[in-house]
Amino acid sequence: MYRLTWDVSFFARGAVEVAADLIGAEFTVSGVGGIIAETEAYLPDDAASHSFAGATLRNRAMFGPPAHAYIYLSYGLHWCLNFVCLPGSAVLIRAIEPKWGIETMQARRGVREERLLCSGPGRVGQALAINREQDGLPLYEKPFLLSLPVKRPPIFSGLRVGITKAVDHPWRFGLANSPFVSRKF
DNA sequence: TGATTGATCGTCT
DNA sequence: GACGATCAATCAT
Repeated sequence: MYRLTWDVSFFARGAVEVAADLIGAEFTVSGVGGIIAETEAYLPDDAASHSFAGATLRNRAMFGPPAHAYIYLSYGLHWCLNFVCLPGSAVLIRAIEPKWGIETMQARRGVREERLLCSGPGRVGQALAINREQDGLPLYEKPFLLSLPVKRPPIFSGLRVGITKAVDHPWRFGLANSPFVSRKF
């Protein structure tokens, strides 16, 4: 059902397509993780994207090679994980269905309920111990492990969450009827 | 069930 | 000096 080996060309595409194709993929950091249940796409000419105003020290990974991580600190306290696609575009990982290392995630999060472990970008960062040390690292090497689904699962799409600009694009994607998404579609 | 607010700090103006 | 691609607690309805 999953293919462990994939090509960098998977990410060398528009972030909207990649975001949709990542739903249902298996993703772990040092063996801790699960099934990607929710994503959002951010593009170069997208006012809501960190890349919109051009490359800076913080967002430089977004302009680097595809299939690498772009990680930033949100609101001074939440680490958020993106997968870089074409230059200036990336996919934000918003929710994961916990599957491996659940006890580790429970300890890191200080929460037992599985539905609350990875349902939201800040929660994903905390559960998977994401921080700036992984910023710019390739997704095809340790500590990351990504396996793509052979067949695309049923997907919902909707408007992106938590932004104030370019709010009208339906570039949020989620596993249909999954209880692990950050909010309903 | 929904709205509001405090926490917290790196980044860019 | 202002502002977030957020979360959790609290208060209101």
